[in-house]
Amino acid sequence: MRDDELQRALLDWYDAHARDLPWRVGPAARMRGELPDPYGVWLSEVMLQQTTVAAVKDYFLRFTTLWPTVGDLAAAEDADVMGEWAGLGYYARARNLLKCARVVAGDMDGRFPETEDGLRELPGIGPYTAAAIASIAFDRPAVVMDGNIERVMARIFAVETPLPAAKPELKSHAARLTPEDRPGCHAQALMDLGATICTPKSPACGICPVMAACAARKAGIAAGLPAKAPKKAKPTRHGIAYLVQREDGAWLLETRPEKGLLGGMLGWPGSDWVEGEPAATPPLDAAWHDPGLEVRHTFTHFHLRLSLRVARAPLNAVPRRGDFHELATFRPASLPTVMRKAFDLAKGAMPATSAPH
DNA sequence: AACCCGGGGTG
DNA sequence: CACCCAGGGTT
Repeated sequence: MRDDELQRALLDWYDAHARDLPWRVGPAARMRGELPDPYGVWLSEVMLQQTTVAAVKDYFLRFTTLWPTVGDLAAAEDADVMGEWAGLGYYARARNLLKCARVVAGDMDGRFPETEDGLRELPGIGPYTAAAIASIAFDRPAVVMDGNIERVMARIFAVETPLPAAKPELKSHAARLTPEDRPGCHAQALMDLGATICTPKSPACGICPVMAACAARKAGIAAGLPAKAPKKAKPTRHGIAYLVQREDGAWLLETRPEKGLLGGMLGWPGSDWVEGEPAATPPLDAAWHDPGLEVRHTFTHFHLRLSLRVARAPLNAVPRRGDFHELATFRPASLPTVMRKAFDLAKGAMPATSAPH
């Protein structure tokens, strides 16, 4: 199959099977050549970094309801945006999202740059996202490369070099296939194909629109591509978290430092997370109980076992760290997942009343 | 180039 | 439970 036949088969499949997603224009509008709102394309592409469509949908709808334009988002409170992002992960994305919104709204009259180079200057927009926005929102023939497209290229052209060494070769194949006409639909077709048919583990080659073009399928090696360099093991770290509730129901929380793990998010005061024995340093003086509960959570590069301590505190308690958050305004959903797990475990194990110490 | 960043899905 | 997936920023 020639490159142009492959492009045609891919686009025909996309026109017939494109998923109806909140950030896309409908089928009729797409066939008229209408382009989607750049704000929605940008927001969805940032949310989709390292994250599946299923996980992103509700967050996207919530964000666009609260903040319909980039100007609305730029004017939002930091804490509100961080709270709405809670649970989606990679929180640097949310901090960069706000920075980017404020540059676009403040310096660019609310309009995103239309070129890959211009987009690439903005916070949180790297090579993939710049190419995706230029292609999808502005109809530019940028070469879009994400993990899905790398996998599809590795298979169609049976590239057996392991990643990441294979990246230049995979990009040259993708560049050759990128059309001048409807480049955004071409890129989305490749990503949809990778997400739904040309999947990592067991690709559905039997229903693939480009099976006739796929060298890996012919050779029977599709499921094993792309080859990858071996990864290293994750260590286990230990920590202690302190959950204390005041007589009026308020919980003691602290905002974590901007940089580093869970940066800028709310969390329970506690020890550092270390591979040895964590240092116990309660955030206030109280009768602390050890309910024997442990949160297990895995981050990108380590496993965490977080041991819980619980206490009640009087109304006049003065914490050494953190601030009490009134029960009326405290939303567990605004916590990152590991902190929400700790809350769910601890709230069933709180001591009955505050006790003298 | 190597390392730092979550959370969801699969087997 | 172990393992897999996968962009941007920083150093």
